[in-house]
Amino acid sequence: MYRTHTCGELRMQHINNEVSLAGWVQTVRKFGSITFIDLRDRYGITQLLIDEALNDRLTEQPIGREYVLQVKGKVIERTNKNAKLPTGDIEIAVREFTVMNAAATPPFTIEEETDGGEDLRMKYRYLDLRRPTLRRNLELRYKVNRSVRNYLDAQGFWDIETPFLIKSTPEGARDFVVPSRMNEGQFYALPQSPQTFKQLLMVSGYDRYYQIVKCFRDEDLRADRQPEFTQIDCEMAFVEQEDVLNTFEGLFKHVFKDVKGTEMTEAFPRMTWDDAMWHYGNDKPDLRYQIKIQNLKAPSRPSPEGKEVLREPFDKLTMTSAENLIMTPYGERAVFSIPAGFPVFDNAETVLAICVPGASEYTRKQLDELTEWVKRPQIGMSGVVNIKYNVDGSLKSSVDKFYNAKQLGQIAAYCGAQQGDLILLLAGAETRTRKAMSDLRLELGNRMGLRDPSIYKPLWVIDFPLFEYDEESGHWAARHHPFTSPKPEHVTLMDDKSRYGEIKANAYDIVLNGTEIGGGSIRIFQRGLQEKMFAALGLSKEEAQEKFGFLLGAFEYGAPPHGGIAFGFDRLCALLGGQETIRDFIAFPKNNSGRDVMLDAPSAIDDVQKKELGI
RNA sequence: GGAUUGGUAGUUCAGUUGGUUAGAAUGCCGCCCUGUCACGGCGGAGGUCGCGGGUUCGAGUCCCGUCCAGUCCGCCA
Repeated sequence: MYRTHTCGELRMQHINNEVSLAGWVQTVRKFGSITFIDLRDRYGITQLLIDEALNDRLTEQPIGREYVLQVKGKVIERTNKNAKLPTGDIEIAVREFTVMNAAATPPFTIEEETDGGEDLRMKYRYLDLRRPTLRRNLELRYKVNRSVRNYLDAQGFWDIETPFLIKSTPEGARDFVVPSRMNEGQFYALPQSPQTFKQLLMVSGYDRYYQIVKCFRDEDLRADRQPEFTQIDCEMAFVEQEDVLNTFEGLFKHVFKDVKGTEMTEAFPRMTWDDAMWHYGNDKPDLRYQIKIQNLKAPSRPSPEGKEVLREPFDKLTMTSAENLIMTPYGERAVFSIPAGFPVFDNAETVLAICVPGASEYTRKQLDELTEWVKRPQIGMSGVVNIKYNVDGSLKSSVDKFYNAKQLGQIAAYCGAQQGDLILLLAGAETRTRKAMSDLRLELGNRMGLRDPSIYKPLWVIDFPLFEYDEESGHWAARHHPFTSPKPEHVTLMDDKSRYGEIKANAYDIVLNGTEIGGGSIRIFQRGLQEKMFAALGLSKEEAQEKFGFLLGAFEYGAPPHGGIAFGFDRLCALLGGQETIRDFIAFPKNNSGRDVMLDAPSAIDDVQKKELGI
């Protein structure tokens, strides 16, 4: 037996016990005739005391960092205790030790905050994983996994595996492909998600399915995106949207309680996609802070019902009745008409503002920094207008030349500004300006320290558009995926291509702190509607049959109404761990270029292999 | 595909306007030390300044190209 206890286990109650421990040497501290060694394993650190009697043996058998050591000895009370260690009250008076394996000097320190850079830590991932930070992350991941399974099992879900070697389809992300040796010139694809399989399982009557499963997408990476990642994939039959939302809100609360120990008693807020875009400029609002986008000007457009509402001229508007109804791309909204006079705003399609509490003290330098920030190519605005609503009640803006005090006051009042606030305005084309304002809102949140990782604000975003127009190809694409059902009242709009943009879907996302961590929909389950959907996406009848014939066929044999959701497991773990990068929650991740630098993969294959595969 | 930051000792970094032999901390090696836990003290070794080219009397420093890494945009149904 190598060990009787782990290195995190021994306490005062074990005093005088004869024990064996095994682990890795964290540090060696020599003091002439006595030596202290910190022995580490997954569970903790225990101090070993090598006294005079044994100390000479260290000369013939040196011990260095990361040596694997087994010791036998007695647990004794320390004369100098260490309150920082859970085992700090005791130490082991070593009677004999065995070096089970020597170790080369590690290229970086195995400590909480290592000195190793990203690249180096990836290359020596097995050493990086010894660090307490990563150990805690993987423990968290395991606990989330277990908690999810416990909840879903209790709810009657079955874990059913689906294949990894499947058929490539052009929809969505690029596929990873695998050449088939036995079918020369043909390729499998790795699944981007088990979507069609879980729907087929519903047809088969397995009305509650889940899987914590690897998915593969051959797209560029980010801090929160890996080419192979893990989803919690779920599907239910005989359900409406409400059933799905309730079931998985329950899952969320269960996991939070298990993992974070916090009880989430309140129902998660729900926000339509229209409202999210209108007030936050994106479909995953971070609700940890209250700043909302103010729409001072936005394009008008007919509503799905076809009614057009006109904008009132600014002159008719009073501050108490800033209720000026127009139709926007996001639906019917009250909109302020910004006063005329500043050409940039007059000529802009959209003018948006955010009101930053307590930021009127921003210096010229800080404002210049913000201007530089929005001018970066990633944001692409030509500048940002500011209005300071000073603590003394005065107003000072970068557009004083164009607006009088009354007009500035009206803008400030519309934005709900308080004394001491800073109002930031962006103007330009609708889509770009809204995205830029969304980014600016997040940037300000970061700068003002409003995005506290210890606070969790979940949100359902519902009523997504069914389609999305792709400027590049000139085609309408499925916003979620081609199996998502339109709202029943919008089905008739599918006959008129000019109305595609107005169709809303039974689709929903769950958002946590500004990160999308899951999304799903109620699916189409009738062949006719599914064919219509494929046609809308530009697939001919033949193409639809060739690519998705199996699903269309299945819908003819009694497909029940069904829907589901999938969560990004890695992202969920990162968020619960208070981090933004998922890499540290995956044991063996890829780097930014999709490489495994430890394995040095991908790599070339030899000619024999290529010949066999017919490539 | 694009933007941007970085690449100097094993590691993390500094290196001024282009100017003598490229520094610090930490790690490593040796010696000393009986209560450390970021141990301490003394000494030592350790560098193709990512790579290639150019400008210059002279390049870690300036210019061009290239590779690698990080972050972001595009992309990610």
